[in-house]
Amino acid sequence: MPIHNADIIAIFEEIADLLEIQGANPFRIRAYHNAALTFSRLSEEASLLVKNGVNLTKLPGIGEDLAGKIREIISTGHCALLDRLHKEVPPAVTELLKIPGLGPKRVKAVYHELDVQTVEQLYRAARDKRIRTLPGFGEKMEHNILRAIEIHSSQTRRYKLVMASQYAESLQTYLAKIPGVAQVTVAGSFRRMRETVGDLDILVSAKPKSAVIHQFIIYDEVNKVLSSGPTRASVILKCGIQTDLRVVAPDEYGSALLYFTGSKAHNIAIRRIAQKMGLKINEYGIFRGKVRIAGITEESIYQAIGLPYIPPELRENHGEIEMARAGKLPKLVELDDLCGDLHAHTRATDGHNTLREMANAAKSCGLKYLAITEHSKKLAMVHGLDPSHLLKQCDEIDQLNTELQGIVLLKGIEVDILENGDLDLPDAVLSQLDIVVGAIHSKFDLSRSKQTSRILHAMEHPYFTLLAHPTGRLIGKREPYDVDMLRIIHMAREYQCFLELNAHPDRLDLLDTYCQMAKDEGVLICINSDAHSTFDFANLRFGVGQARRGWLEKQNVLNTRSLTELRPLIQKNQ
DNA sequence: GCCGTTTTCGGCCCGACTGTTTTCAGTCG
Repeated sequence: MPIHNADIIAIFEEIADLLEIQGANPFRIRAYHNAALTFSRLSEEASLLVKNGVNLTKLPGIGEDLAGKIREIISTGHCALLDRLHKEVPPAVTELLKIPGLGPKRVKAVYHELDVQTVEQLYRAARDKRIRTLPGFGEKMEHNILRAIEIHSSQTRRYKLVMASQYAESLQTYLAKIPGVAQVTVAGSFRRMRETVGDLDILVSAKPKSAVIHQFIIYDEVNKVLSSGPTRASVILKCGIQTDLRVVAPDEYGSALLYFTGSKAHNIAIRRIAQKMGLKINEYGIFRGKVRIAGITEESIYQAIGLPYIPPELRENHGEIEMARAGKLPKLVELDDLCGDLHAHTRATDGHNTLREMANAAKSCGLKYLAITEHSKKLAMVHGLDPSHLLKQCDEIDQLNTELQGIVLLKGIEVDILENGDLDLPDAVLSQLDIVVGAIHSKFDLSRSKQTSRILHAMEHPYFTLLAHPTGRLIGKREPYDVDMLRIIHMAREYQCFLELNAHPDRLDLLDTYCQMAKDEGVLICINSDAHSTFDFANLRFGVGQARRGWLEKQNVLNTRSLTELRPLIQKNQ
């Protein structure tokens, strides 16, 4: 069986969990987590690297020992260390680590003293008042464990960015109105524009002794207060999302914002740099001995360790620090850079608005052009257009363009890519359009090789311009289909076509890592709304966030071009 | 288990909150 990077990641994560329960050296545990992280970001398959004789110790966080284990896993499918750990600790016990409040020490205690191996057994032990008998545990903790299990089993989900933003922004407005509050920022993975967020991290600067913590825990949307101290509080909102608030003095805001934005890996990396310079970074500032040398702004902290400001979307310790040091940070694309949108629907298929309404909505978002790209006939469920209906819409667009001012509609189609890779409309029709967007809407479960060939065959088509939602994933609902995205990116360059970054909050497809690969290959990405109503253009900001996480600059994004610059790029074989 | 402009050994980010115990360990972010 071929070993994929995901298999190696799973083995290393499990080893880390099991070692943690055994009370192993925390730095040894971190080494396994770091190695897993390295592989989660690696564009090449480790098995291929080994086959090609690449020295794995060149990878970050991989030394002689782990390189050996990787070779062992690739050649045998097993890791002797993990097999041994399984004999010592039942694998199911690692599940207990996912209960908030239970770390390795307490898991070890309930496992050894009470023979608790599963969440169900833990729940029973707590309910039967056996947990409180353990040394270091008490009645309160037993109660907290019961509550944590109930919350854990009812909601372990992550929230899509668009949902989180609705709760975050109204809470932000509420906090900003509290007397004494100077600044409020929603930090954490929300500020880094992760596609989903697990909780909300909110930072406030306020005068000493302001009532902000009290006002926070009595906020109307709060369901339960988890903890509350003078500078920090945690609550669960009624919608289920955990929200943490941290209050700092105004002159500590920058250092606190840096700390609270993360990622954890980025924070550790910059703190290590500071440490090597004889400095110390914490959420209150950057210090030489006891002397505070900066901290009012994030910029001042970066500057103190010799780095330029690093935008939150890049803070994943994914090479941004090295690039910052070399003065090679990208100037990330911004929402205002977008000149148009090349993927939208109207009432003619499954959209909600007319051509004119969509054009005006796009214009009011500052766009100069909008491609109307209805579904094609194969998608009968949404009344996909056949040639005659499509050509009729083209006439309507031509007519409307003579009336519209400040925006131009482009004639397009979101043509279905059939199972064999053919397009769902004849060339004679496609040739009359400004842009042909292709997409997969069926047969998601083809094998990797068939799915890849299907897409490549479509892209090879002379009129094909843009591959929409390239992996087909729906966040939290549908896994991406199995394709060789590296090959697709490579061939996109060959066939001179483009890949979409679909800004719909359910999709955000391409993934950030693929954006980076496309950028490296010189393939332009198009950030599209896939709007089905006039409201959907607002989603472009999430697409831009994802693009920024993928290190994209203005020049890497197709629809930052003016219409004059765009036309020759999207018109094929004419 | 990794790593090196102080290093091949001895470090490895740092602080808040809780619950338990009574000065601190465990957990979390």
